[in-house]
Amino acid sequence: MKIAEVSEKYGLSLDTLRYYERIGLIPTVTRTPNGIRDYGEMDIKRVEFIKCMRSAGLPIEVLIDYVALVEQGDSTVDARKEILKEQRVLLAAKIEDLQKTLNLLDYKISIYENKLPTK
Amino acid sequence: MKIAEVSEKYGLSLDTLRYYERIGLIPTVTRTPNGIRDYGEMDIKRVEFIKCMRSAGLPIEVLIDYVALVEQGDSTVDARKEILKEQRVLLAAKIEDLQKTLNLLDYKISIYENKLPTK
DNA sequence: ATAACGCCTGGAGTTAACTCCAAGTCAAGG
DNA sequence: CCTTGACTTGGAGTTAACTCCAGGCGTTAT
Repeated sequence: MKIAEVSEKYGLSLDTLRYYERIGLIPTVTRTPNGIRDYGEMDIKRVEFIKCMRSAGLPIEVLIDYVALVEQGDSTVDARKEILKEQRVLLAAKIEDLQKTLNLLDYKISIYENKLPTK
Repeated sequence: MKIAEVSEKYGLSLDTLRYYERIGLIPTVTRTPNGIRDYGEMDIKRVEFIKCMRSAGLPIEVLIDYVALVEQGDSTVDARKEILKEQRVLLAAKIEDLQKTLNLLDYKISIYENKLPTK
């Protein structure tokens, strides 16, 4: 799969995809004989995963570590699991926070709606 | 209330509080005769609101606009309500996204847990 | 065959949101 | 009286995560 298609498919710019590769987030992308990126199935999956995690606010740094562990093979399974678990906890907390903020927004909106004193 | 107490209470650094004031997020903070910040009740409420919204990822730019409208008085009630509603929609969508990501994390963790093939 | 297109590279620039710093004022303690 | 400590200011520096650019190459379209 060409970079333009990947870009299209996941809503990431060409620059972003190249940037991700540079910093080690997608280290396995191969090239055609004349040097053009050709994303394999695994690369695509990885991009999807990265996209998802990034949009949840997971830092790139963490993803780099994770990907590096994956590249190191099966001996790193435990370390990887730990990373994911840690991020799971953080994410769950974040969702709770956001939910509270959403409630606050709803409350404020309802006040405006009912034309009560603004404060 | 002194700036140090506000900082303590909301976990925002002194620099951040001063920065917020500079950019117009907390325009109403008064000073003691010798120039030291003295946060009033309204300022405190505003800091709390800002803190909450910021931790939900609401851009500072939006908050500046909102606060400016509040300062302009009752004629801006509708505009303010619109801002909040818009942000509410964005936030709800974000929560949904995060929830999906959380599910994906859980799925991945469960795979590691069951020692199924890594991939 | 020449122009346009899509891709490549390394490196510089941008943006949001802080965060730090130097230099200065003031009030209280030893 | 001198130091310590909390506060002030304007401005510069930092960080994460892109985003843009100039210069170049190889294939496709006219």
